[in-house]
Amino acid sequence: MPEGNVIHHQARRLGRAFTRRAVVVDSPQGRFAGGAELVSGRVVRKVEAHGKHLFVGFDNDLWIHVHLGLFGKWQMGAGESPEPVGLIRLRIVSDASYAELRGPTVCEVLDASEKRAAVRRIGPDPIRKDADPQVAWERVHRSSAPIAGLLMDQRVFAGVGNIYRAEVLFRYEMSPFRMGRDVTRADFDELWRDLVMLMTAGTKRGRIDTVRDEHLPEAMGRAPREDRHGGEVYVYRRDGRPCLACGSEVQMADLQGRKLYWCPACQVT
DNA sequence: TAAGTATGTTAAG
DNA sequence: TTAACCTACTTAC
Repeated sequence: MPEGNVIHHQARRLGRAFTRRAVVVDSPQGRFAGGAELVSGRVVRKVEAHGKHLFVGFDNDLWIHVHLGLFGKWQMGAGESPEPVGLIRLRIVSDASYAELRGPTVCEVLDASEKRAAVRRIGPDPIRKDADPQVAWERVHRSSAPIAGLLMDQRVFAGVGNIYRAEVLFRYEMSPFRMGRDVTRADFDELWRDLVMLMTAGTKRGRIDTVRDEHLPEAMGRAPREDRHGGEVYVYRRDGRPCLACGSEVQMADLQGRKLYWCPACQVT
């Protein structure tokens, strides 16, 4: 259930484990589209993350493309690969370590041009140094959709998910319902800059923390928030509880099938 | 034990 | 707008 920061974090771990090593690739579950035998025995050249998509490149110019979706998970370890337990879609094994993939939405083999096409479909990713925020700005600027919806659109802000969209809007005190075309260039630049900062930090830590020092549990004498996503946040899944900045009740609503969280007092316009 | 929930995306209606 | 995908965990009974 990861956002882009987790995918980048995993790409770095997979890269460290497998780059320049020959690996055995198989699919104990047998549902690996294209077939593990196309890349098994090959040397891993590089591992890349683009938004929430992960690509493993091999020395025969083929790529494994993985999207975890809502349920997917990587499990990695050092040493011998254990006997497969449960449904493993994809397994990558070197002489030093192993990685197991369960429950992804996408797991397929692509050739070089298919991989390029897949990357082109993904919008600018605030975590990537080569991202072009101008592309995101033009899409936001022309849109009558609410900014909360645009932040979840992977062709606009790749890698942003439900936590980052709620948190960045809170941090910039922007209403989630403001239309894209009503977002000024200065607003947009501020949002983008904050996403770069938050998501880069989230990549290093492998978790999402968005709360400023003055609102941290230690500073406010409150209990640390132990939620499954692991980090300290302002509004995500805090509906019905007091806003950490103003004390108003955090609200929750359904927007395009996903839950949206915001403070009605801090995020007025 | 069953039902509900989740950091997501796509396709059908 | 809804269902489907598919896994693991939490909550309700």
